[in-house]
Amino acid sequence: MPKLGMEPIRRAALVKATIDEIGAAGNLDVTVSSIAKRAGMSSALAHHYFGGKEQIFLAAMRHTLAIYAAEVRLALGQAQGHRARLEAIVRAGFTSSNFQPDVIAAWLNFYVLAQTSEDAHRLLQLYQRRLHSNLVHDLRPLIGTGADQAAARIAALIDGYYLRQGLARDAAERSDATRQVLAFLEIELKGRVQ
Amino acid sequence: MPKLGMEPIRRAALVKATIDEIGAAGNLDVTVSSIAKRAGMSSALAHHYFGGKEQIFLAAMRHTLAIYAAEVRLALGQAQGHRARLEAIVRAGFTSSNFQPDVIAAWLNFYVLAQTSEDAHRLLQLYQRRLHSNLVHDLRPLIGTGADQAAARIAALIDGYYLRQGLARDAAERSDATRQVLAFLEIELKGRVQ
DNA sequence: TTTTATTGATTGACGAGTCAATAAAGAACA
DNA sequence: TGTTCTTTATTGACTCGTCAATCAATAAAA
Repeated sequence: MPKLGMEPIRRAALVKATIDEIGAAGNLDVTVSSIAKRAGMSSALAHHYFGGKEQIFLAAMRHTLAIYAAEVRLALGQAQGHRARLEAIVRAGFTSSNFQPDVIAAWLNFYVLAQTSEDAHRLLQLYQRRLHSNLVHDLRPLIGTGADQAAARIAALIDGYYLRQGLARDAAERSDATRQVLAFLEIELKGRVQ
Repeated sequence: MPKLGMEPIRRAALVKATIDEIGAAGNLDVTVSSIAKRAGMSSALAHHYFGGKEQIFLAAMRHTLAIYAAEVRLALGQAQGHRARLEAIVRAGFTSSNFQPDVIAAWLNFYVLAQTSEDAHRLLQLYQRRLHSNLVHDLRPLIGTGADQAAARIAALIDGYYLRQGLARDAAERSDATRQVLAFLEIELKGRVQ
């Protein structure tokens, strides 16, 4: 019973199923069939709408990135002042939604894919540039020269902590990433060399 | 012409070939056959010596980690004083040998594997703990309380920068990671909050 | 009747792991 | 010394399974 206008619905379902499937597997060794089954359709339909496996992956990655970007935007919208905005950026990166196993899996595999896929790399660069420019925007008024370098350090620290937290198993391994990055921000702001 | 005592030679060749193959592919989608061919033997022999694919991977990861550990040890051995030792640790993480594409590929895929493989996770923890304790050892005498936290930040920063540098394509994207991390170290040492 | 939705069946390829067979090196032994 | 046995090295061939992608066919809407 072909209802028209199914395409966006099917695509969304496939994207969702892809993220879930990658999360369950931990890697990109997931079949189009398993994704399609999880999304409640045949694999032929998945191919019909996306063309191939890699395109399905990329759509899933774009979706993950978009959610993160929206979270950052929201947090920034509610923050008052440079300092609060910086904190908002940091906090947005470490919300519990970002530590869902499937989101972590998406990011890690995203990094792997970025080595060889031009599209994935471009997407990653987009994320990195956005983060960097967000940080610089509110660091510059506070510390002027060196804001660029400080932003680079903070961005790398966010990524580094995310990686560690994401791969931590038990509570003992885990630390309060937000607090640590904020402490670092504190140091960058107050403990300027010079 | 079965010369005896081939096992260690074959194993080493397979480990080397595995790293090369993963480097060439960028991911773990490499076949035992391709690895064996690169190492100059049949796939059956690879199975004979390692049992299965995952064990070959783990051996390759262990090898990569061992090389890194040796580099750190060497650098530490030549450094005089706490400050110099800290710098040595940082520098060791960013030597050009660590930025060979195949080494980067090994690390990224290692992270992916650490999500699901108990062995890989254990190995990763080993690396993280060693780095942390190395840092604390020389931070404590310099800054006392808070050395633990500072070490955690520096370790995360190293990982974060490595990730960024490893995934950078052109020189424009790349920055001097060593200098940045050392600048941060400087801030941690001199710009103590309290 | 043209467009959109949908799938079962098929194709063509590849891959992990097994196994039986071959061969050489050393050990035991007569 | 020559003979037989055991261990180690090595591979071609094979099994069994999987999977991406295609296609022809069905069906409902416009």
